[in-house]
Amino acid sequence: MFVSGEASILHADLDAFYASVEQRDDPRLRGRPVIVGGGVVLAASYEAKARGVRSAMGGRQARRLCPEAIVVPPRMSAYTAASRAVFEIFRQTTPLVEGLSVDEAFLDVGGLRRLAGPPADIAARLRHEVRHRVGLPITVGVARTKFLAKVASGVAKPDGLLVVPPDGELAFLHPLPVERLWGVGPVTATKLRERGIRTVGQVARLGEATLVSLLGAGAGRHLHALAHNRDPRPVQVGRRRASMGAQHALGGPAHSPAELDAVLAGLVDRVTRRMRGATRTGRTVTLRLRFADYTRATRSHTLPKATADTQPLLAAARALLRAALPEIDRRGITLLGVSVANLDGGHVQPPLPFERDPGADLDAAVDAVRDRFGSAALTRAVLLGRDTGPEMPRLPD
DNA sequence: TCTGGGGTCCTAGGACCC
DNA sequence: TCTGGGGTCCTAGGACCC
Repeated sequence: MFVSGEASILHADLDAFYASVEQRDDPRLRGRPVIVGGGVVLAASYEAKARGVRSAMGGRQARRLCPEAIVVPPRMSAYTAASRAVFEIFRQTTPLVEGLSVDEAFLDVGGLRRLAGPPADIAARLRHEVRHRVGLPITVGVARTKFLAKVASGVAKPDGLLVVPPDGELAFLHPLPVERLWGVGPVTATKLRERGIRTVGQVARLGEATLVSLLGAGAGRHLHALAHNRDPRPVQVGRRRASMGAQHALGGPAHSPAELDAVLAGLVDRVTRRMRGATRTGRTVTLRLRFADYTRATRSHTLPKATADTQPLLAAARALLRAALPEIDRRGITLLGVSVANLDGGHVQPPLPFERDPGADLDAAVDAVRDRFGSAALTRAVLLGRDTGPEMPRLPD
């Protein structure tokens, strides 16, 4: 796989996404602390974050920290529309876009220098486009690897742009706290802190064997590689989700088996509707339980044949629920969830919208593609040419 | 810190096959 | 008959992310 020697991977990340959409659509919210979500904080504007409000925080605690915050209910359809508009701008920037969630993506702009200028200029233009066409602030990190681009955007937030030059990577990375590393959460951070390890530089000096004994083989090797800035993963186009699920929090006193069954049927119906809408089928049904003490458990079953029909998936989910009823009875239940995994067709390479006439000369092929499909299709052809050889049209260097 | 809803990836044991 | 090494699939749990 092609690995560029220059910083040409962008990590673009919308700032306080849901809250920014609300501030965009209601001028009275601008410049003021905004919390999206009621019982729990789904998103907080930077004015609210400055007061210590964080997403996933309980609503009561958030209001205590920031009594003057304006609390608004989520408007999912508005966020979906905003996300689509932003991803459209991503794809107009480069065909090599890998979405991570509704509000962030990696963009590979290597090879676009002749068409669009250096990566830093492309990133600045991208931020300007998102701000003026969609009305949202976005932060972009630019680096040679995905991992470093993501770290850079995290450091540059909010509404920032940060380029990590190839000769300044370790100087940038090593002073950062370990929590900045992708994959270091509360558990891993605590284990490291107990050993007096606070910075990425300290992790880098530790040695792989020590990290593996501390965190296990997978996490240890992963962290060792990242601390030494090794991340060969390419930006991948056309990744599709591997599972789909729905869940529902249950409050209050005990729930009868009939009540749980009704919730389960609703969840399975929601998931299978979405699966059919996306024309995906799946084989593995997982029942997700959270007990009264907030510990979690899962139960799963794999069907012989993939399906998106409600009936067989609901039957499997019901059997799992029935088997779990005694434990639910003993421990109480606070959440019920269903997900379907083992989805068919994990990765699709979007087809190129053209074929090159083998008789045509290269310049003519390039012009034809640009005329018919625009520069995005052309740059995709150029970028793919790195892997597929000379039969693809390339721009002359 | 009294906790929503949607995901990803990794690990590990057991079944089963060659 | 007691035995090896390698591989895949299934299940359950855990950490992490937005």
